[in-house]
This record gives sequence, C-alpha cells and structure tokens, in this order.
Amino acid sequence: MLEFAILGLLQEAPMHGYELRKELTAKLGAIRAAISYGSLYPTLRRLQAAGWITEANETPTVSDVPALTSRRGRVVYKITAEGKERFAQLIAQAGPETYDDTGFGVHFAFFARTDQATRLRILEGRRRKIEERREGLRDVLGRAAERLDAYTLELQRHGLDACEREVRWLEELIANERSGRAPTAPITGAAGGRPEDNSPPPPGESREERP
Amino acid sequence: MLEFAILGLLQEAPMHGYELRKELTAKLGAIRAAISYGSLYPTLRRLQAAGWITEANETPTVSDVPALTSRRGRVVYKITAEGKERFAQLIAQAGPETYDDTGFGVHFAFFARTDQATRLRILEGRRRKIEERREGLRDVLGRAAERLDAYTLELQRHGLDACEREVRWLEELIANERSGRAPTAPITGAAGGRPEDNSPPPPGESREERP
DNA sequence: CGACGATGTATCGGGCCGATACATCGTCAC
DNA sequence: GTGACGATGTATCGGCCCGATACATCGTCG
Repeated sequence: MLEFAILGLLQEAPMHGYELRKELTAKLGAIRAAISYGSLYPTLRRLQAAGWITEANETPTVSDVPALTSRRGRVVYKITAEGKERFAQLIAQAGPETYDDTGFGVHFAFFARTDQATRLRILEGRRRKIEERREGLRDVLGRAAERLDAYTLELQRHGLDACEREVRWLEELIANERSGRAPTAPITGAAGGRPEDNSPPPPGESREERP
Repeated sequence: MLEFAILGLLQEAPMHGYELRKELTAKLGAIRAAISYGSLYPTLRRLQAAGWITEANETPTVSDVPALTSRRGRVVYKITAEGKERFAQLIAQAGPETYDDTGFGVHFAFFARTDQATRLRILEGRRRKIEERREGLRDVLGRAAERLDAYTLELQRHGLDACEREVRWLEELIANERSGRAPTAPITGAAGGRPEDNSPPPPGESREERP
C-alpha cells in the first residue's frame, strides 16, 4: 500500500521523506491518520533497492560554500522508468486487498492516474465488498440480536448505516463513470505507458492543475 | 487490541480459538473484517504465558472411550483472576490508541463491561479526535483544494461527511450517558471488581429488540 | 544567547496480516 | 460404500506497518 502511494506521489514531483509524509497525509487524510516514519523510510530503502526510485542530487546552485560543513541533509528521491512500470502494474492487478478500506482509499486517491475501465472495476469490487459486509451486519442484527448487548448492537447499527451510505456513494460514482461524467480527466503526462483512454469530460469542467 | 478483545470475550464464556474468532467477527464486524489466525494463536500463547488465561480441560463426560485415538483437538481457554484484573486495567488507562478507529470500536464493543465514567471519557476522547480529523479535512478542502485532483477531493468530501456524521452520533451517545439513558446497564457479574455504577435507565425506551 | 518548534533522517521491537499446511468430521452424491 | 467436499480446528512463517525513541539542523522570538 505504502509502496503504491509513494510511487504515485513521486510521479508528480521528486520529494524527500518528510515532504512525502506531508503530502501523503494531505492526500490520504480521509482514510488514515498519518504514515509512520518507521514504515516510510524502510519502504523508501526497499523501493530504491528494487530500482523503482533513485536519489536525485540536490543541485546546490553553485554559489554556496562547496563542502565546508559536509552538508548532510535531506535526501530527495525521484521515480525511475521501472518505477512507473511498477506503478502501472500495481494499478492493473486488483487483488482482494484493493477493496479493503485502506487499499481502496489509496487506489481511489490515485484515480486521476487510472484509466476508466480500471476505475470502474475497482469501484464495483469495492461495492461488492461493502454489500457483503452490509449483509453480514444485517444478519447479526436480525438473527443474533438477543445474544449481544445494547452497546454492541448500537455499534453494528452505526456500521450498517455507514455501509449503506458508502454503497449509495459508490453507486453515484459508478453511474458517473459509466456516463463519462468523471470528476476529472486522467492526467496525460508520465512517460512509460500513457493511460489508454482519457474519458473526455463532456460537460467540461476539469479543475485546473495550476493557475 | 486483540489482547483486550480476547480477555473481554473470555469473561462471557470459555472458548477455543476457532470459536473466539467467530465471536470476534460477529461482535466487531462493524469495524474490522475478520481477525487472522496468524495473530490470534500467537496472542493466545502470549496471554497464557502471562498467566491471564489458562487451558480449560475438555471434561470428556466419562462415557467415551478414554484415550484410544489419543484425541488431540480443540484447546479451550478460560480467563484467570489475573486476566480479569488485566482487563480492568486496560479499560481504566485510555491511551491515544483508545481513540483511533479500531481501538475505539473494540472498546465500545465492551462498553457493557465498562463503568459509566470511563464510557463518557472514551466517547469524549473519540469525539475530540474525530473533530480534529474533520478540521484537517476542512482545511485541505478549503486551502489546498486547487492542488488536488477531483477524485482526491471527492474522497476528502466523503471522509468529511463521515466525520460529521460520527460526531453527531457521538454527541447523541454522550447525551444519553449524561442523562443516564444508556442503551443498557453494565453487566454485574464477573468477580474481581464489580462495576461501581450501574446507570439505571430512567426514561426507559431503548429501541425494541423484536417487534 | 538560549529555548523552542519546525524540519529532517533513522532504527528497533512488536503487533497483526495473508498465505500456507495439515488433520478431523459430517454429509451428500454417485 | 466410498469418495469428494465444506466446515471445523490448530499452527507457523515472512513481511508490512506502527509507536517510541534518538539525534541533528535551522529560524525565530523573548
């Protein structure tokens, strides 16, 4: 999951760890608290070892003192061509973990870099999963209600409500995708395999990337 | 977290691993998928090593063949007095992890074994945490909106909606606790420290169990 | 000039997960 | 009858991720 998010973010700009964490927190704030350095740095190391990211030297604008204090500091990473391929591959293969809460959230956050067919597949997979959870909760609330205390039941009710709400949300998103009215068009840059289908936004309003 | 849930469940009845997992899934179905055996069995071992649970022998009703096939099978665990103390201690000390999604859900699921003052403290801590998340999302949606693509924004909006909804839910629960109209009275059994305050439900209307 | 908070990198122990293996039991189809 | 299948049941292993902790630099404000 972290691997996916890092590869996604580094396609927008090279970054160092601290920055990466801030951007991650902003982008994924709706679904998870804040990424831990205890997972971030080891993951960066892993991605670098795999050749998917590399260190981008800090290009010190010449004028500064060359190496007097040895100047150790931030390590900026950038994605490689192999990294972009890896990201595309991770998007394409949707496993079961793609549909759990965190996995879905992370994938959704990078829908702008995902082609429409895959978006639709993921949304439907998520819907199916939530529907199953909803049925499970209904079962418990119906059949096993007398075995549980009132607090537990209240928790189930709240969970059931959240499920129903999310299914409705997903239905809306799916309908939008089907009719071509996606919230935005996929980003077209990014060498190493362009998205094959840029759903044209017919009622065109696509929030500017930069003003 | 798992430790807490196991100690809580074993106070209702002795159980073996498989059963424990099913009960856990039923009780916590609203907040997490299903507990993995890869965490359940090591945790059981850990709890046993700490002396908080013990194996309860399978009392083979005499009539069966004594030990012809050696009869290896389910291992039933039951909670010890030290285990009950440990559980009470885990309830009393509310750390930051008590208010994250999973932690709060698990604690809430055992509110029937929690005294009213602690219930109130946990509900308010959770509310505070969700309010902070809500403010963070509002900030991002307000100040950093043009930096994010439409899908990411949609995710934030959905998250914000869920936050507002949960805060309202918590407000209701808190008001109920304050007025003594808790969904149910805490369980009174359980040796090793009875709950000190069984909030009586004065204006009794607690959602019909069955029509 | 020293305290403080933001920035920034890094490690360590441990909890939990997914995959996997394996054994028993009842039931139903062939 | 017998063999396939799904539920029951215990267990391990590698790996991801987290929380705690440590440490160093920089700008700012009292």
